[in-house]
Amino acid sequence: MTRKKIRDIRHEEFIVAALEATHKRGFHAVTMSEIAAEIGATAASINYYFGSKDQLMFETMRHLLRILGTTHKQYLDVALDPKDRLRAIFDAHFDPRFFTPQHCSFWVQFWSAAPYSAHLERLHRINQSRVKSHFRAELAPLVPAPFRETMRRILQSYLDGVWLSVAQADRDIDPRHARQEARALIELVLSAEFGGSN
Amino acid sequence: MTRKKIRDIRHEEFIVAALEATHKRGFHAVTMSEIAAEIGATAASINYYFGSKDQLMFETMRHLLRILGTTHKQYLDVALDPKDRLRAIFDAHFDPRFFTPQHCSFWVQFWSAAPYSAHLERLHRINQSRVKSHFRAELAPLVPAPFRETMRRILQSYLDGVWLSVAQADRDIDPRHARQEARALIELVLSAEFGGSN
DNA sequence: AATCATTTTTTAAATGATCATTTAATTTTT
DNA sequence: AAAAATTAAATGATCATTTAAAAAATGATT
Repeated sequence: MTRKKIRDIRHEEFIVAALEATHKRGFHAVTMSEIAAEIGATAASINYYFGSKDQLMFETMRHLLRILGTTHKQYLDVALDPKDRLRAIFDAHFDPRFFTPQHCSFWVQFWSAAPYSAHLERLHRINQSRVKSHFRAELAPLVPAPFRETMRRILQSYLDGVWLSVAQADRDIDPRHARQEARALIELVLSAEFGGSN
Repeated sequence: MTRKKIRDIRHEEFIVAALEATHKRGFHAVTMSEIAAEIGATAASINYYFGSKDQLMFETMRHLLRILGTTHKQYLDVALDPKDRLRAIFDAHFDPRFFTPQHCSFWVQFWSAAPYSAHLERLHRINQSRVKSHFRAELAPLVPAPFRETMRRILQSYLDGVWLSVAQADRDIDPRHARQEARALIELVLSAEFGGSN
């Protein structure tokens, strides 16, 4: 009985189109017509559904954040201990459904444009603090307070850096490998001499 | 006897102007007029000296890379052992002369635009492989071969990630702190259980 | 020092291209 | 027939770049 409304169908189609076209042509260079052409539509219809180009880009990022959020939740649900939950953050970011060239391109370009738009910046701030507090929560039982923030920033910067490098190199992406390396880093961080019981 | 030619003076002035204006307005949003206005000049003169906006941006990035290169060399010259030389890479990137909000903004936005321009991409490739081979060389005596590439990628992604996060947060930059954290990460990487003599 | 021709630097205005967005009409769906 | 979806064409704004002219610097010659 999921009789989808045209409106919802188009919404999704245009968001996928925006991701694809942005990946091909770049966040600022891409035109409404190019995006619309991805699905054989016309620029005007984007405005009919989204109101403006900016709004479409905004919704597209929200779409990515939604995917990330639900994926993260899935991994959290099966995590058994704090270390597992720490891994879950990386596993979500590097999930094959999420960690694609299109998404990485969009992600990096969107965030690098964020400081110049109040709307985008707000979205960024919200996401950053969400991720930040997750990291803090998972690190709390694993790393003594004096080191915790440093370890968090190392992990979080690393995470951002991986996206950046993937967005650049157009080599194929290997989510499994990305996870492996993330795990290696987690081990390093947790094996530091302040060492807990892990 | 450094009687500078007008041409060289303007070249430098416009590059500084480009950094400043880009930081304020964003890589793509910034206009020739805005850049020129930074030094009380006019858009047409940018073309007189640089030929085009793209060329100015290109030269600006080359300028940054030159600074980075010479700074790195300075640190290398006083480094005593491999670990010191590894630190030198981070010290150069986080040198107060280099690690500024303006530079970080430009750096991140420029690289995120690179995949969409043959010229920029070439510059990016050259820089990436330069940094990559430095990391490899310094890690060689410190980390056994099977782990080396993973450790390098961790360090390099971290480095990129720091830039990205600085470009976003408009909080003040603290080069000293950035170095400290980089050192913490280096210690972690080198203290892994495959452990050398450090 | 002064003049004037030459070259270099700078600019204001014109050009032309590109787009997002709007509008008004058409097609499709209900 | 009414509403929703789509489009082609018009609009209007923004810019990079070009052009042609003006202004400043240079320098050779008195």
